[in-house]
Amino acid sequence: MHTSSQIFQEAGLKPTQSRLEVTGVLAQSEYPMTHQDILKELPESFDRVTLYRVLDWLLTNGVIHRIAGEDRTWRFHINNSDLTNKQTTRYNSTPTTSKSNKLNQHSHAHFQCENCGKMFCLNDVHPKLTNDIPPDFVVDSIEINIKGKCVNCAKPLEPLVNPDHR
Amino acid sequence: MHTSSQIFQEAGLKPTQSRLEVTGVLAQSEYPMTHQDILKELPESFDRVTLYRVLDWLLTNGVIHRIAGEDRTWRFHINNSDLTNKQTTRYNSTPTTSKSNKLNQHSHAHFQCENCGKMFCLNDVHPKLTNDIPPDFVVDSIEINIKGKCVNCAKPLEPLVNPDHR
DNA sequence: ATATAAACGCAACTACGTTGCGAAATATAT
DNA sequence: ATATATTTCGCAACGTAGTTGCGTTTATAT
Repeated sequence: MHTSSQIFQEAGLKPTQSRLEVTGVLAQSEYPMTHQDILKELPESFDRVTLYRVLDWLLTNGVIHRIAGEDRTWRFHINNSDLTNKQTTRYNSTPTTSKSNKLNQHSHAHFQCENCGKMFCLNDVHPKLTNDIPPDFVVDSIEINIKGKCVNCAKPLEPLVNPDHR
Repeated sequence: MHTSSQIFQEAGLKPTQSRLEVTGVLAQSEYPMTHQDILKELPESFDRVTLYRVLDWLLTNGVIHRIAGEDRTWRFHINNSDLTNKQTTRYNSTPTTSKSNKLNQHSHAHFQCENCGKMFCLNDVHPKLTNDIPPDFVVDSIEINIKGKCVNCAKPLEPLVNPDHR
């Protein structure tokens, strides 16, 4: 087991205090978190703009991915892929400006509960590429968003309504 | 061929001036439009809040569907299904508060161009998943968002950059 | 014709995210 | 080690999409 710091170093990514803190928070959550969710887990003093920028940076470097929820806010989740053997960016290289990174090809499906608002990564559910997509359209990524009721809320009794994730 | 007004009447939906105007605009567009896009096609005097409310109403009554784009804004598109033989709501019935309506089961895929921002409905592309969604999760709808380059922008020369749809 | 309900128009407001810019921290060169 | 350049950080102000409250207008029911 490596620390976030070590993983960053080995991957050639500059680990700052902020980046490590945010990565730590995201690494511990099994479901995608909103900006707010994350901020709540960070020290009071953590600047919200810095968080936006760190998330941006983690995105472009393939450490995390984000999903658009039904409520028009992004949710962020750590990538389970190992960075070390794929990342080529160096400390002093200019990072790509594009937010689509090479690692983020792992496009699995996401599920958002219509009751409690929580989002889940369905790591095993992948889109099957159909050849129905019109030619001349170049596909970069396929996103699957499933809506319905999650394990907790599907139960007939005492649905879990969590206002934190609305 | 029916007019929007006739279709609404037959479906038991109250057609107001605003609703007909908005429906008219949406019916003429082959791609999903943002709130801004639509507003631009309406008379100057048309109130933006009214537009939001009309869109809401069209949604709950299954006349249109909406898709979340990469830019956190909704895009609206008319449903190709015929309303007349499916809609049961009456003038004086209380409409369902939920925005998931019965007609909107037609979940086809959507494609958003990363270059010009335009969104396309791929009516023939339907969700296909590699694996089964975990039991205990109740699925209401599956949304597929494909990102890449559209017909126009995939061409090597003179990519079509339309700032209106960014 | 009068009462009731739905739709509309306007202003103010909320939430998420972005931009600009100076200060602090970190890296690079001499 | 010191000076210079680059990156990151923190704060304030801004932008945009969408919402809420409320009074007015329009449509429907008796």
